[in-house]
Amino acid sequence: MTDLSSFSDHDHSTCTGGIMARAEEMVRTDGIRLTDVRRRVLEILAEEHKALGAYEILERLSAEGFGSQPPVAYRALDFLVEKGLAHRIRRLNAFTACTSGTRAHAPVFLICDNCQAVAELSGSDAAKSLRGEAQAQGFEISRMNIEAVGLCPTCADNRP
Amino acid sequence: MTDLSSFSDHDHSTCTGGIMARAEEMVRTDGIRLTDVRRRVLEILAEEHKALGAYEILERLSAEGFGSQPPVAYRALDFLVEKGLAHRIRRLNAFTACTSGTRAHAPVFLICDNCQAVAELSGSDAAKSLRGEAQAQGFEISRMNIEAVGLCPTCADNRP
DNA sequence: GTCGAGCACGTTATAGTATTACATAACACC
DNA sequence: GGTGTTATGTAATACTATAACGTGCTCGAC
Repeated sequence: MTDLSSFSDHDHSTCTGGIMARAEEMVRTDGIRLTDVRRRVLEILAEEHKALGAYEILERLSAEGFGSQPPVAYRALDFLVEKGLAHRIRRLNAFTACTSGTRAHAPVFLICDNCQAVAELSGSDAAKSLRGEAQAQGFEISRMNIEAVGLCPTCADNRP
Repeated sequence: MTDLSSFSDHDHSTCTGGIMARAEEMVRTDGIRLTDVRRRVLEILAEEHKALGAYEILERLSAEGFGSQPPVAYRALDFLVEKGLAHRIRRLNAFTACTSGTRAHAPVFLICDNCQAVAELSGSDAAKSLRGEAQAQGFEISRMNIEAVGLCPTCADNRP
C-alpha cells in the first residue's frame, strides 16, 4: 500500500530523480512553467526528503542568489502544492516534496514525534473513505489533509 | 454516522449544555481541574459553535477581566484540546469545542470554503482506517487530525 | 520584429500566530 | 502553617504568512 521508506534507509537519489522527472514531465504534458525558483525549491525539498519550513527554504534560496523575502518562498511553494508536486504539512508549518507517483491524490502523513521523520502514505484508504463519507452528506471535498502524529517503527522499538 | 448539524439550523442550546455537562462530568470522573479561564473558554467555544482563533478568544477573556496576553488563551486551549474537550483545526489556525460525545476520538472536520461553516464528523471510518494502516506499518498513532475543505451542501446547491 | 497582456519575480512593510521566560497566586497535602 | 505543585498573569520575542506595488520576462497576435 505504501513504502514508508522515510522510516528506513534507502537509496535516496532514486526518489529525488523520480520527483524531478515527474515535474519535467508535467512541463511537457500540462504546460506548467517550472521556473528557476520553482525548480530549485522542489529540488531542495526532494534532496532533504524531510519537511522544511518556508523560512528554511527561503534562507537557501537567498544564499543562492534568489530573492530574500518571504513571498519568494511562499509563492514557489504554493505553486508546487497547487500542482501536486509538494505538500503542506499543517501540523509542522512545513512543506515536503510529494513522493507519491500518482497525480491529484490526497496526501496522508505519519509524523514521528520522537525523530521528526515524516512518511507519506500513498494509497491510503483513509482518504477514500473520507471522500465517500463527505459525499454521502452532500459535502464536496476539494482538498484534504490527513496527518497523524505518533511513534515511527524505529522509535517505538527503541523505547525505554 | 454523524450529524452535520453545523450545516443546518438546529437548537444550539442543547449542544452547549451537552458540552459543558461532559466537561463537568470529567471533573468528577477524571479529576480534571476546570478552572474559571478554562471553563469560560470552553463556554465561548460552545456558544459560538464555530471555529475561533486564539486571539478572538483572548479578546473576550480580556474584556471579561481575565489576563490579556496570548499565553492565557493558548494555555486554556491546549488544556481543553489535551483533554479532548476541544479540537484544534490547523487549516484555520482555530479551535472549536468537541461536539462528539465519545471520548478520545479522532476528530474529522469538513470545512466549507464558501460560508466557513465547520462540521465535525463523529464516527468516521477515515480515522479508523488510518489507524489500521499505520498499525500495519508499525507506526503507533497518538494523535491525528483529518481536515477536508470544500463546499457544504447548502453552498453546493446555491452555486451559480 | 515588436507590441501588449499576463505571468512571475523582487522588495518593503505589516499582519497574524505562537512560545519563552519569569514572577505571583491558588491549591492540595502533610 | 509550611511545602511542593499547578495555574495564572505579564513582558518580550519568535515564528509564520500575506498585502501591496513596481519591474521584467514570456508568449502570442499582428
